[in-house]
Amino acid sequence: MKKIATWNVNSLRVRLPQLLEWLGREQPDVLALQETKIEDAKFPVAELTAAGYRAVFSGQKAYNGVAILSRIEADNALTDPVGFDDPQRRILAATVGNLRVVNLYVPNGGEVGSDKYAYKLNWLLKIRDWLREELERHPQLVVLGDFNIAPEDRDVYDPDGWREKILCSTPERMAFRALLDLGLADAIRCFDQPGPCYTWWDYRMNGFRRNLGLRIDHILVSPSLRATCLACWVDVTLRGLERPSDHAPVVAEFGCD
DNA sequence: ATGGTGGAGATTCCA
Repeated sequence: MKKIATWNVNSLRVRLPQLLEWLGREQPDVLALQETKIEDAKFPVAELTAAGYRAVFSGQKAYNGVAILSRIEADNALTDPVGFDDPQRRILAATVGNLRVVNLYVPNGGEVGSDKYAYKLNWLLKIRDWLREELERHPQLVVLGDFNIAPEDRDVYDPDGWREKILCSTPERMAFRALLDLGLADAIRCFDQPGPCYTWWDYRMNGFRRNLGLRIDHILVSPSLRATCLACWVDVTLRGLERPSDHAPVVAEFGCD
């Protein structure tokens, strides 16, 4: 049995106590983190080592930042695929055992039609081309993280209110679909779910209490990994704590090593 | 069109 998860922590420094508690409780084999907002020199290596986790990370001050935590040591870490000439720390790939892990913090995109929106769509186009190569190199591939895209209307609490808005616009959804078209499966949709599986709720307007959520964090799996996937779910427990991240973790379980 | 909240770090940007 193997457990793999993703969580946008929105500041690793602030969320470290919650993270350590969750690691002890859930004991994932691999956890991808986004929006760590911490420089590499300040990454809390000692605290995570004490909790039984190795880490590879690519961070910067104040914004962005990604990390992969794992029980066994990761290798072949990569942060800047060919064609990405970008100071924003949003990409981290690493090999954990027989598994290739690609952790993504997809740009938010600001508003539809803005410069940030164009950056997001161009970024997703380049990611697709790179993932096609990663998939050829690594049959056992998981691509997970904060995609900042709600793939379908059922992933949005108010689909008509969000129609063609950021996170939901047709070009963004097409870009997400293009990733699935590489042969990747949206793990949570491989299983029956009791509800809508939101992963993000705005801090404002009591969004979580009213369940005004969107499903924008995802775990995508290659065909051979899909064959061993047993379950996938959202863990909403952390979102209800004091001083929460605005995102909840997504977790997937796999049958064989 | 705006504001509502939160994090970081500097008196504002980003989500």
